Amino acid sequence: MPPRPRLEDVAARARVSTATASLVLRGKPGPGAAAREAVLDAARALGYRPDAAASLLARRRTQLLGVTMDVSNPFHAELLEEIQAAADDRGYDVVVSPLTRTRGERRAVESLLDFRCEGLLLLGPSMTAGELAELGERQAVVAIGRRVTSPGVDVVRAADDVGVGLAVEHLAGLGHREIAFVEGRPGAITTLRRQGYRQAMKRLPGVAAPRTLAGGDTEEDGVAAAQRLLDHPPTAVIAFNDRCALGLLDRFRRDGLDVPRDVSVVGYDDSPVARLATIDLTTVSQAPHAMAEAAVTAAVERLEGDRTAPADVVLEPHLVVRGTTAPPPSPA
Amino acid sequence: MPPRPRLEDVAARARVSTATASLVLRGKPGPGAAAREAVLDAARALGYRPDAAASLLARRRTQLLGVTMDVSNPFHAELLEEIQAAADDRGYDVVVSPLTRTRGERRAVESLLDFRCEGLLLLGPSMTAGELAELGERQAVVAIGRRVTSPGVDVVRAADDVGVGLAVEHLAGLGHREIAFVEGRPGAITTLRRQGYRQAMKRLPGVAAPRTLAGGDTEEDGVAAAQRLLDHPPTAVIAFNDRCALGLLDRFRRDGLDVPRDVSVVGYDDSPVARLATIDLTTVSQAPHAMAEAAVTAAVERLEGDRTAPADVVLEPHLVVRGTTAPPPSPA
DNA sequence: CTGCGCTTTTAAAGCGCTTTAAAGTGTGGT
DNA sequence: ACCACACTTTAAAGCGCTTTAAAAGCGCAG
Repeated sequence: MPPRPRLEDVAARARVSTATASLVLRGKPGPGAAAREAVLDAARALGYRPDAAASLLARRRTQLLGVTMDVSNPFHAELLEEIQAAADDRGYDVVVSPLTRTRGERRAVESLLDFRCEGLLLLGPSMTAGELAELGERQAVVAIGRRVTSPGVDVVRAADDVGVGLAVEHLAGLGHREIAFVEGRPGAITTLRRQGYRQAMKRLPGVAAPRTLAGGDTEEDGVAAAQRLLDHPPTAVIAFNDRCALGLLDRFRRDGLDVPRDVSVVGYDDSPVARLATIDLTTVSQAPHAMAEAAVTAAVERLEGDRTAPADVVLEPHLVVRGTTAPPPSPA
Repeated sequence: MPPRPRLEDVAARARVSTATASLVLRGKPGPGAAAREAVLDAARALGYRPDAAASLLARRRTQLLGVTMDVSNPFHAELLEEIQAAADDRGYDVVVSPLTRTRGERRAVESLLDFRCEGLLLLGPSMTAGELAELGERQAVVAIGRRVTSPGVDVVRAADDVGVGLAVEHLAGLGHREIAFVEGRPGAITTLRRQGYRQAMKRLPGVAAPRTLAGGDTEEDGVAAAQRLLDHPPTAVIAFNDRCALGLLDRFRRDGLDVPRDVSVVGYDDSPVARLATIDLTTVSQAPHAMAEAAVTAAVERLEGDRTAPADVVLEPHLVVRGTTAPPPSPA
């Protein structure tokens, strides 16, 4: 097969220098209309595609944003999609580095750095605050969904306490008094959500005392929590996340309880599964679009020198009311 | 911040040439023990990491495999993980290019080519056979999970007909006579699985006539199919995939049917969700590990010139028996 | 015409690494 | 002491692109 055409070939065919060709192909000002057309024609005729490695090497700025993500996490997938679009709008390219069992965050980040990514967007990073801070000293780093205080690290997160508060209010508004909360695995996020729950329960008149249960972030955890709730079920339960909520739903229904007639369930994340007609789960949306937008903006601001102080963007979640919540059963 | 160290800096510190340093760092034979140690020390001291773009550019072979995948597909996530590992073993690097709503297969492939990927592994490619063939003429291309006949394209797929056959045999072995099959969306895969179903039903003595229903690959499709089955339910149903099976399960249970006591359900894919204790779905595994292994092998063989004829690797799926299948209810 | 300030074009110097061919180093045989 | 030979090391030429500084072209006032 013929070797792939190089910029030089395009330039030769268009009878201009490679400098001109380069400028034209990247839409930079300079070359006149005649040259532009000639280069574009030549490139098309040859089926020219610039070599990314070479252009990366030559360019001072790479305009590359690296994203680490857990490929098996649907919320991450959603964020990635939005990030791609947001980066595109700002003229940046995205390279993704998946985390797997055999490929930790450390390694994923390294391979991003090897590609000269200027900014790193870490989706739900699990590295220590110290490691993050260290990274932040040399790169523009944005931690998404995780609170970190470090001068070099920007943070984009949702106001989880507010989110849970919305869920409580919604349920209280429907007339529920006994509203339980199933926690996630211990950590910053769980703490924040629990706070939101407690405060809302305290703030609202007429609701019973808070009731929190250990839970987790998988369906199994939800099932386990439901089990413990069964002998004295509340009229409504808020789960740490959608997966956990699914476990609750499943266990309750197997026990003959009707959701939402006997008990209401609220999830968290508005993951795609919650939207399925089958599930139709009332849940709290973290606004992935806004998150991605804010994260990309933060990275770009840093890189373009518009800001050196760390950003801490807190997004307001909103409640998505679907079919798993309803007024409580009429008082027995 | 200090600029990142270059190979030259490492070489200078170790008092050797960049050539030697390069050889040492890539573990190539040549440099003696003394030089090796000096270079390694220097690299460590400086925290040196090679620049991927530069090395890609200089190298003749890039040893890069590009993967296109749908990030929101859990089976793809699983394959990716295995592919990474397999490529690693063979000294290849993997770059992934996610497909999103706004970023079609065409574009994803282009960005892989821009990075000089030598081989492309396409997970469930949706492009036309013609486009695939064209790609295959210039690159090593492996289509995974899709049957294509083109001299330049290798194929790795599972024997789906056999897989469905296994499911039928399992159910028949348990004593089921009325075994329905819910299809996926029209396409090569659906056709193959349907064939497997029909043939197995014909082959096995004592089972009733085949009964196929239109379905799809989402939970909703499963729900819809279940609905249609309800007025005259078979004792067992095989679903096109796990998601569809989930829909079936959900709908059956809401109708008061007990799975597996009243009706058995089998899925396809052995996706992570099927393994959850809550779901515990009997399903057919496509052996992602073997698939990834075969795909990487195919690409590498092509690239290293060991083979020029197209490969068509067909993997035998196997049945994973879990909790959604049991003997049929005793005859009324 | 000449010269001046423009805009357009280009030659050439890298970007940081790999690789090849040639130079250097030491060993042992004679 | 000399040479052939094997093993190490290195200088230098790229890889394909971007970018800078300087050259070339051009219109127009003087």
